[in-house]
Amino acid sequence: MSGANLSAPSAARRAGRGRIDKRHAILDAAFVVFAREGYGKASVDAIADEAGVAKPTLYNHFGGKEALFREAMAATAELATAKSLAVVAGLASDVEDLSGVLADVGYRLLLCHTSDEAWALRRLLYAEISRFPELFDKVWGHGPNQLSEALADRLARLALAGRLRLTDPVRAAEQFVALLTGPLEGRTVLGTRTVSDDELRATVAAAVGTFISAFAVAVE
Amino acid sequence: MSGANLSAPSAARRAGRGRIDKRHAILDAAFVVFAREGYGKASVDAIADEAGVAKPTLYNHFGGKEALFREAMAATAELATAKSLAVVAGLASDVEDLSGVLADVGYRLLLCHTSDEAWALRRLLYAEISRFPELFDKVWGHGPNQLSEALADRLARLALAGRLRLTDPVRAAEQFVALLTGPLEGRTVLGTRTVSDDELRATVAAAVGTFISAFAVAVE
Amino acid sequence: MSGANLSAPSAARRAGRGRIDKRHAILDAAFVVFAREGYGKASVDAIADEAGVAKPTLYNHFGGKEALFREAMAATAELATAKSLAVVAGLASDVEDLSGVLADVGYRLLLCHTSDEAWALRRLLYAEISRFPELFDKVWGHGPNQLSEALADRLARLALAGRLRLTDPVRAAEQFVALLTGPLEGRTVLGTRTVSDDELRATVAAAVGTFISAFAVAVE
Amino acid sequence: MSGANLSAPSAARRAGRGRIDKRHAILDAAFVVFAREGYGKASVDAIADEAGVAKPTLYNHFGGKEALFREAMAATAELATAKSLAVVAGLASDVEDLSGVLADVGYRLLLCHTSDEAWALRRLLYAEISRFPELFDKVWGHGPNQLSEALADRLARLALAGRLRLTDPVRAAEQFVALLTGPLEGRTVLGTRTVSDDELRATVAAAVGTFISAFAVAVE
DNA sequence: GATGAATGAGGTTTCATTCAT
DNA sequence: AATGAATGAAACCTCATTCAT
Repeated sequence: MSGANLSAPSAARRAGRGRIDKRHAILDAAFVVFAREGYGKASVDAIADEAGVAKPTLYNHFGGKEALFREAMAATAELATAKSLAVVAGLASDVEDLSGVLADVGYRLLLCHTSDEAWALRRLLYAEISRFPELFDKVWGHGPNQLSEALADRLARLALAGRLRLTDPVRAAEQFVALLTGPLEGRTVLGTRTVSDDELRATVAAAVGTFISAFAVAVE
Repeated sequence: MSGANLSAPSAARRAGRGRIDKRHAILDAAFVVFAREGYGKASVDAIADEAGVAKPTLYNHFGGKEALFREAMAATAELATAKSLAVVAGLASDVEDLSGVLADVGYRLLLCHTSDEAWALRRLLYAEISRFPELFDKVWGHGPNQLSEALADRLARLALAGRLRLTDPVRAAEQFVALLTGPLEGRTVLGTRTVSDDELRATVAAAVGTFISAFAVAVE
Repeated sequence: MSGANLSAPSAARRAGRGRIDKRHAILDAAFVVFAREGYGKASVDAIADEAGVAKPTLYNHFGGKEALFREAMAATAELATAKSLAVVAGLASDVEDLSGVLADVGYRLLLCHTSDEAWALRRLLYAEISRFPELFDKVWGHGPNQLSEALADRLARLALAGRLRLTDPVRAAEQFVALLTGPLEGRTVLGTRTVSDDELRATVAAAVGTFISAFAVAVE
Repeated sequence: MSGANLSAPSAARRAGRGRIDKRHAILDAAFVVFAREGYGKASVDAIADEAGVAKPTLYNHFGGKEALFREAMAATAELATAKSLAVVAGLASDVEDLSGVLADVGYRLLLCHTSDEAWALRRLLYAEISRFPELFDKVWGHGPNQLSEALADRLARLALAGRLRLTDPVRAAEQFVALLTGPLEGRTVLGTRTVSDDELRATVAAAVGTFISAFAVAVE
């Protein structure tokens, strides 16, 4: 996706005459249209129009609708995953204000989680998981799963540092993410309504509060 | 759905010659096929075959594919919601073993959450939320939302009874559900793999453990 | 038709509970719908609705769509023909003001010719003449043809009375009708626009003028 | 149309592999099928078969059945109009034998009027005027109307030349056409029976006779 | 490499017609 | 005699895909 917005099809986003990024333009357009219409109802015509190329060009590059879907999903997932991992990478183990740092990380994770691309990705993955089972590994395995693992590492080091009391860091990481994201599914109407920044921060605060109450080692 | 399994289309499940339950048979078949194929790729032909009726019968009853989808989703959601609410209704406020009771409720909620119908419902809702925005209220609003409210009531009474320390019961209820269900999304591969009962119980234990640690009033 | 107007389907025109005129109600409704939609696009459902009866009733009475069309056309044609013939019957052979009398007859013939029913009848006949060739005899043979013959009789008597100079009365009758109706086809846009009474009278005057110039015996 | 006969569907008239005249082949086939079946009963399948192309090709070119009908009618009408106008264009104003010239023009106009295409055009126009009101201008406005105007011009010049006594040339032109065509509607059973050339010439003779009697300036 | 044009297969929907009541 | 419910057939239209340029 690389920042393509998911709104109405803008004829402006046409691929230039450059050759090498026609592929990129098609992938972008494909994700936009798939996100808007769903896999089944998205037409290759619409994707070619959105990309500003002819249909056979698209077939030359990707071979067919299914392969195009897979690649578009993978490309978008890669970007989304990278952003989330970058957030977790910033979580140090020698922090002073643990609560504040977790809130900061949580807030930035939620921003990733509630972006239009992230919602579109999850919706498409949910929708097509039975027709494209291998997408799970590409999209979720390298996404939320990897996020949990990375976060678990950080939590484990905080435990070693005596700041958290954990038996299962992966489980704790999953729970941290669940506390952040779970309450927002309903409140954002599965990503079709945007919530205020205040509500986002309140959700983060509540999640961090519960997590700290449950796992933090009391400081005297 | 009334217990229709979601596996391969069994020609055996044909509607009898009775008139009054043709409608029911069509709704059942529709949900089965929609769950298997998704809205876009599900064909009215396949639904009619699965239901054992002719296509025009289906159009006489529901008017079209969209209306049929809406009604099939609503009917299935109603059943799923009822089951979840029945579980929460069984959570008393004068319990002895709070932890054990929460674990019991949590386990039964997870059974609801991880049934084939529930996963199919959520997948279809995620997939088609932008084409059928009004489904959210029917499926989620009367489902998970109502569940949170009912659970919040019970938690509030436990707080009144001095067993929990809560400021926002709805938030706590959302978090309880999130702790239960969040970690299972990845582990069940969005409902396409079944997890062992042991893993289910371990997830419940971890969720209840965290919840109790965060919210329970210590007994001396 | 019996005076049923051809405008939008009025749910008000429902058949009473009387049994004998259900047949009549169906014929009326059928002509209204056929006139509005054409034979091919008219649906038996719409006819049954317009008539206020159930579809099988209609089949019991008429056997099918084709037979219903035939009977509805014949019934309407019979009425239309009767009106035209009544006009011609009033043309005496011992008239004083020949020009004025022909104008009067011509005007009343044009009123018949430009009624909604008459236009609808001709349009349907034109449209379906190849699928229902036998309709020609019922509708035209007993209509315009009979009219020409009747008119020819009257013209022949006027010739005998020394008022007209004719060699072929049928031909002259046909020409009289042609002079009246021909110029109106274009001006009424084949019956879809109503022309002013002034234009109607002007057309009659021109037709009669030409006819008199061509056929009248000069009086000294 | 260009002389396509309207008889049974001949599989022989297939479009070659050339690209540019597929459009033409489709228009031809469409008119043939519409003429045979009427708009409502004509199936796009049948048209595609008759044209020797696949259905989507037809949709690519014309967008749908309605547009195809409009274009097929317009194309055929254009040809028919051109032929009629060419006949009128040959009517000089300095003729010697006025009666003979009018008979010649009249005869050739009747040949145009009674061709299979012309009858089919009129039948379809009558049949579908309410569903396609804009066709009137394309088919009639540029056809018979234009013919009347052109003929009126010629008659006016004959009046100027002292050969005819006219007050309203357009009206006279309409009447000339009406005298020619009116009596033939019944005799050809709306174009479904062919009349002998003798009957045609007799009709012309009668029409010209009446017209001359009514409008010609007597030569001494 | 890119494309306009074409297509076989299949989509949703509607129709005229008939049961069983 | 009248009807609500059901249906086989066929309608219009769209899709993913492939040629020949």
